[in-house]
Amino acid sequence: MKKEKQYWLMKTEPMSYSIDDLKRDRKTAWSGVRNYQARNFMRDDMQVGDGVLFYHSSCKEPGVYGLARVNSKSYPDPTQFEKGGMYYEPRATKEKPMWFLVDVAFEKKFKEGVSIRALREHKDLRGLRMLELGSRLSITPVTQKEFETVALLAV
DNA sequence: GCCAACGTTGGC
DNA sequence: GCCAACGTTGGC
Repeated sequence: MKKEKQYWLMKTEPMSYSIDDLKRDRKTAWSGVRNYQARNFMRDDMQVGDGVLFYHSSCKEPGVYGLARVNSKSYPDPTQFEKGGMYYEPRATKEKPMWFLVDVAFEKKFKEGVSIRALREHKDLRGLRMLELGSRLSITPVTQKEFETVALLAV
């Protein structure tokens, strides 16, 4: 049974991977997530075709800078097996991987992003989980309404 | 299974 | 660069 299309907000630091990088690559494996909640969203809940708000954090003007979509089912994050790599996970084995990811495909880059300030100011976006104080989760679910509201705010 | 210590995140 | 909030670790 296929679930309905779902929507997500995915954070990234543009210094390491930006919407421009995704536009150039067309799609990318969302590797390096090392948080259980975020992993569970990718492993258990994401489906091909889900909508993604692409968010830039830790930068001059944090905000949503484009749209993407989930482009694969989840599969083990290969970086967990890279000895000496930044994301190496000694507890993981090929038989029992710890970390999972999905592929994310480029959809659209906004000319101007929707800043975190604008997100906070919009009354229909008060429920956004990433706006909660101290929210550090790099992947959060958003409602269809929230997704569309952000898309409409964007230029 | 508690909880203090630690490292990280991320807006400002 | 600051610092509050958070998740994870590890000793007990």
